[in-house]
Amino acid sequence: MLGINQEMCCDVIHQEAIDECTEQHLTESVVEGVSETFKALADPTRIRILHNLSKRELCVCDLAEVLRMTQSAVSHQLRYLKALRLVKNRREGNTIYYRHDDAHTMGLLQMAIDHASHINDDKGVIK
Amino acid sequence: MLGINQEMCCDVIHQEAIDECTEQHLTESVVEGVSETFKALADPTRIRILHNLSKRELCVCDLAEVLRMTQSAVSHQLRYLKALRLVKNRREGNTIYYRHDDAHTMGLLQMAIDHASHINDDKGVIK
DNA sequence: CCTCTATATGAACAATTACTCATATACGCA
DNA sequence: TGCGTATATGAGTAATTGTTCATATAGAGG
Repeated sequence: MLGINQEMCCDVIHQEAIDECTEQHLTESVVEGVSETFKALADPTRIRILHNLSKRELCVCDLAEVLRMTQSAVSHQLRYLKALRLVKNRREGNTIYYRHDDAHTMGLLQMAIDHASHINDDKGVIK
Repeated sequence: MLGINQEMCCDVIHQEAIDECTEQHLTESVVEGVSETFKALADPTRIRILHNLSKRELCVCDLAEVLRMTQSAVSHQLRYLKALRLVKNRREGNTIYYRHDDAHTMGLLQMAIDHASHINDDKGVIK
């Protein structure tokens, strides 16, 4: 990501601005954390999974039916979301129910949905 | 993304939940819009570019220096961000200054940064 | 024990992506 | 006009990713 011995692309014109930026540099761990969160929310399938889990818990089969996707594809994405602790699950016999598990991330998602729905001048819901 | 003739992966157990989900289905355009926004915020380089543009405008050269990346890499990402209208620019002679251009998206980014900084128990700033 | 069902998972593949390198563009100035 | 500098861009490439397909796991119930 970062070049070690990067030379300047041109004369640096605004040393003051650069110094100010350097003071406010984000740590690598913060940038990585933010990136990880947004990456999770960047995929249409995961957006729809999380949106459907925002109100109620659902089993894998329900999700596959609602999303009209294969059980395998849904299961892979649920594993991804679970590894990030964005969802959790519980077992009841053979059935495994998933629910959301990160209020902050769900808040980010809802804000983006509300905004995009407003832009599209509807409520983001098929009527 | 969606299979056309998807068959059920198993017996659907919770028809009521599925019906409720179907009512609240997000439109394709909303899901795509949300995905596009989060995709823009999912990359470490773009996160750092937008964060640096959150307080002040910077020219391409300044950004390359602050990020310690090549001018070309920065320019490519700026083009990406500009296409999404997340940044805009102005020319002053040979120098081109970029600034942010989407308050809503910057708000999402700042929330995620604040959250990640809190988790890391610092202020997200190298001290 | 065996079978059925719901879910998980590994491998493979196609699509996307972030960068590098080389080069083009566009403006300022002589 | 011609050169120098800041930025943009096209092609190529390595890495990542979302899905499919085949198969494994694990609990329920005989």
